[in-house]
Amino acid sequence: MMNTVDERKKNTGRKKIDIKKVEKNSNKLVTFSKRRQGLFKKATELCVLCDVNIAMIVSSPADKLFAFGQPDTDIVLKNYIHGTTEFEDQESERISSIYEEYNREHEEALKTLELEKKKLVETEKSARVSNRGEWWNDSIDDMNSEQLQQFMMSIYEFRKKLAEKEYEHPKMISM
Amino acid sequence: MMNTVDERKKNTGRKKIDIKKVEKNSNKLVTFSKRRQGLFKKATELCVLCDVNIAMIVSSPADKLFAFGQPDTDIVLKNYIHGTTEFEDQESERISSIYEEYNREHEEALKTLELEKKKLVETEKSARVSNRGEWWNDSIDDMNSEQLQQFMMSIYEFRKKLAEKEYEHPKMISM
DNA sequence: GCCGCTATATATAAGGC
DNA sequence: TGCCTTATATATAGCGG
Repeated sequence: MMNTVDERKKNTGRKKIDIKKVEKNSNKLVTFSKRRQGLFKKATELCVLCDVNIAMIVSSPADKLFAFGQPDTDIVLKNYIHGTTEFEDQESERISSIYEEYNREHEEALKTLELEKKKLVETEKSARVSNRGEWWNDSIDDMNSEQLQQFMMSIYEFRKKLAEKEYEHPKMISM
Repeated sequence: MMNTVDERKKNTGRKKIDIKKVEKNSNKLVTFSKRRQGLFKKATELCVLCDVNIAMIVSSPADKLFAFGQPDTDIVLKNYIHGTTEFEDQESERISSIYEEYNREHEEALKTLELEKKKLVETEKSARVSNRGEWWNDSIDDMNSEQLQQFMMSIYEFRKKLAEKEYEHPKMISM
């Protein structure tokens, strides 16, 4: 009997897998669930340990979206856009002026968008949860058009950085 | 002598740490570097294993931005915005119409932005690397205003989802 | 889908170059 | 930062509820 138990145990435990698409759908869902949790946990740890901000969007196998974020992301991005970071002050200033011009020209349309958001908020207010400053947990009406623009411009800005030779990127993609 | 070596070895190896802000700056930088790489690797593995898309922005202790993304993020988000996903067709349609209205009204200003991007590209062309479709690796001129809008609207959209009660969020933040 | 279990693969802290 | 090493903490595959 001890023998039977031991033999069963020998077949359990973590096994090595290749990093390639999991074909069996049920396994894929389980793996996704476990690893997404692990990824979010790692992100949280990095945020806490190093006092940094992270924003992340993950699409699921079922095309749902999962999101992760740490507080103050907006502020960091805003500072970045407005050139208060250490590098490329000239370029940042330029971006800043583009941003402001963009801001003027879009003001009216953004008001329309703002109105639409308010409408959505009205119909969703009852389903919301309270929050303490995590932007990913904010309700829609707390995200004004300025913030939207900041984020949009930050995407533009960080992609510009990526396009330069000093960018960091995941080399392990070929592993 | 063997003794000395053994004693030195006893003091090496991984040690348990609490998940709280690393105060010593030099350590923080090393930890950030290692863990950011680990996080990107995990993200890559999740993308490959489960055939999903991930977009991520990480601010560094020095306020630099690191980004990670998998191919097709734009497409997934676009599909999502245009209501081709399984849930909330009605709402997605509504978003879609907002998006299109927004698109019309902003067209001209976006052209200006596009021009500015082109200028930037001209000055940066020599510093770029080749790419094969990873949006985080694209050069600026490959990201047109439509894509910018898609991303911007996707931010809006996924935040709307997050504001609803069914959203998923990192519970481990309290760990 | 989540929880628990085990055995093992991986990530990584510390320290040095 | 990047790249070693070692020893150990953690993440997680496969299986059963």
